[in-house]
Amino acid sequence: MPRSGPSAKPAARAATPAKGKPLRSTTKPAAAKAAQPSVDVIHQRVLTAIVEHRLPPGTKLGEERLAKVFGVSRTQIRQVIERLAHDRIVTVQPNRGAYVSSPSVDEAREVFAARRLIEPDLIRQATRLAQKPDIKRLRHHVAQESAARAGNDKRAIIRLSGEFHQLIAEIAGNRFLAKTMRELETLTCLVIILYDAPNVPACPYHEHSDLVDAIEARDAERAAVHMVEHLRHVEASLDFQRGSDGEIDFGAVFK
Amino acid sequence: MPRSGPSAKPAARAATPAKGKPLRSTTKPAAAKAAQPSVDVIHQRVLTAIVEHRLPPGTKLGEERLAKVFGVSRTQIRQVIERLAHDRIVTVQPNRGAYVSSPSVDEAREVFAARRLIEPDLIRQATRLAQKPDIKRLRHHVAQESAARAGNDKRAIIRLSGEFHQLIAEIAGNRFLAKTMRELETLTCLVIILYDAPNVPACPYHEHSDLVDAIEARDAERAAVHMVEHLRHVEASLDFQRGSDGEIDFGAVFK
DNA sequence: GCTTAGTTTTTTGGATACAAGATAGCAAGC
DNA sequence: GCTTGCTATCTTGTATCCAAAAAACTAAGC
Repeated sequence: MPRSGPSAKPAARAATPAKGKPLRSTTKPAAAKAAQPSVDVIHQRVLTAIVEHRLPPGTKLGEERLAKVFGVSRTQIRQVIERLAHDRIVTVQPNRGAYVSSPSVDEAREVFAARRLIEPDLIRQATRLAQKPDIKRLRHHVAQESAARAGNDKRAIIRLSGEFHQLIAEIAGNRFLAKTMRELETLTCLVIILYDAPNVPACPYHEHSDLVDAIEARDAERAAVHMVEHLRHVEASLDFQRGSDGEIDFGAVFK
Repeated sequence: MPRSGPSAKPAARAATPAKGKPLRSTTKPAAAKAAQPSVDVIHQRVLTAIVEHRLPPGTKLGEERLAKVFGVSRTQIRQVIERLAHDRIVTVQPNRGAYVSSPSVDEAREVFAARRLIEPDLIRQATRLAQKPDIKRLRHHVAQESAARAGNDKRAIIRLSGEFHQLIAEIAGNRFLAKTMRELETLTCLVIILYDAPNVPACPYHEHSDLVDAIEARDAERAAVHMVEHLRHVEASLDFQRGSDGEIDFGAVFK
């Protein structure tokens, strides 16, 4: 993002408020035309739906269909799909449409490799920079996670687990890496639904809580080590065996 | 920009030849309809133009204007701009248009911080995975850089310097990180033109050559250390003093 | 003479209409 | 009866059109 004098902020600001929860309009589909949600809002809502596994990998995202749901024209839907495709969250097949991506085993491993590389550094940085209010936010977030777990709200658990890592990325203060982490988080969610050995919670145990402890204790190294372990736990809980999950990859077969 | 198997390469390849100067169509506006370049091609060509500093930061990218130059309709140009904006290479001001981004000093530092984090790991990985033909490609690339330097072709020097780092990212074999590196490279080019203390070559000396030596010697640690040094050299050659470069940042002034 | 208000022009943002491609359904043949 | 080829329908991709916002210009006022 640019500086261009005072204009840099407005651009960033315009995007940020869009993250407001998409809950309301879901209740009243008839009131769809009421809001006229912006592209940012639609993007965020589709993203949340993917993260929460309401739109599992392979789901076709028909343009007309989405346009009707959100009460907008195809033009904006196409922008949303374009963005998602750019982040590899959606795969566009020319003239055939957009589908929620199904990352291959290789890609899944690459995603985790990238996270193992980036996140320890982020949490070190976050440990250095975290202010009181930041730690408060983290604690609050962990509490929300506990609540979701208590209520067995699987969707909330998954979403909050991801948001926790994004929170750390934000505290670390590197906007570029924070954006990268957002992408990685979403992809991780796709990987989890594809390869998760069932009954394994998304981010296991109270590891998040441990991470916050380390941050509060200003022990950057401990935080980093915990983070790596945490990521390994998550990856270890996956079952990469059932690679193509019933579907045969003809491309690989005849290569 | 999905994965869909081997299509990643073709996109990059198809784009590369397009780097031929945009001269023709300018000379013969009538011949504009000849090519009908795809969105990918246009995207790549604009990107190359930005990297080569033919479109410096702050340049307005008017839709109609670009559409005429490439002989296409605004629709496709808007897609291109949307992509560039997503990578922070271009900044769109609502209702005002798209401008080549001018990364702030903070953002510039963030970009380098991200590179220092990612690239040592990439080159370690590349050192492990590099095959004979890969090393050959690297050598060939370094030779091209030398040639460009000999011919004092500044634009080629800058572009090739960036491509060298992308080449390493590709050899390392992590598609996600390779994409991330592409973004970082382009942003680095913007940073360099904004803050470069004049007369400092883009990627200095024969450091690239040293990096290839380390890879060939299978000395991952040496390669990583060299890489960090290399990045520090580049960053050190910049002058972050002249922050807003004549333009006054009103936002900062009245904060 | 400089600032300010109003008007015109240009440019972006979004919807619609149209064309090309792909899928699905149907019929004919092996 | 299953496969294969053709036709109809639906979806995506692209261009054009219209509206709204910003910029530029002009004219009036202090």
